[in-house]
Amino acid sequence: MGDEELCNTGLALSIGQFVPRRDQQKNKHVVCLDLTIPLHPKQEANIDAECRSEGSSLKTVDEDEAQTSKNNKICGRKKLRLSKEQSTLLEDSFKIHSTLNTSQKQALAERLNLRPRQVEVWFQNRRARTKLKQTVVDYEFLKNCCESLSDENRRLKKELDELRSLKVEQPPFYIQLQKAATLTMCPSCENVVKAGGDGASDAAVKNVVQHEPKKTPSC
DNA sequence: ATCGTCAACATGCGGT
DNA sequence: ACCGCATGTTGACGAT
Repeated sequence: MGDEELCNTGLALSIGQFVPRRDQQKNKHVVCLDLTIPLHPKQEANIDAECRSEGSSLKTVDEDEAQTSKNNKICGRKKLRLSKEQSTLLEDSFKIHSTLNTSQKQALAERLNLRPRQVEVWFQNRRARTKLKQTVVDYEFLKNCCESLSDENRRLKKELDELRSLKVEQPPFYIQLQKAATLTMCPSCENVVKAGGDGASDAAVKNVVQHEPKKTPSC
């Protein structure tokens, strides 16, 4: 049984103390008990090592913090604040590698006087914080993109409406040319007559003299 | 009293 | 089966 498991059982505990564990089903803390359980020598060795490393991790904090942490340990949940030196070293390591392999984790834990599990947890939480910050940054970026695209969309719609209103007032020049090409001159009356075309063309040439077909050969 | 931060933990998932 | 990681939650703690 590793010290991780020892921690997670809620019974392994420091000698003579009970570390409350969250109730597996209900996410509640079980009652704080003061038990003294005879432990296997190996377990005691593990716990001794753990207590030593935790005790030494408090060396750089002030007396109040040390006392508080001690009280927490006795009462149950161990809540330690990392010292400034520990945080700095962890941050520096994180800048180099955002993840650690087992040996790196072990080495860093030894340098920091922390348990490898604590280093592992710190890196997991640090990655989560990094991702959260990045998500916020991404969100702001995408929001700005969305806003500028909406502005552009509004501008283009407005421009399109303006162009449509202009088209109604006066057809484009190329369309007028196209209509002109469909007109011919009647040789008999010398009026411009329509030589064919579609309905749209009819509307376009309505200002042109409508030629009543006469019974002349040319028309 | 309330809120934000963060260490510690639980859980689920994918890779091996 | 085991491990590492992502993600969500809890609870201690400090700041206001």
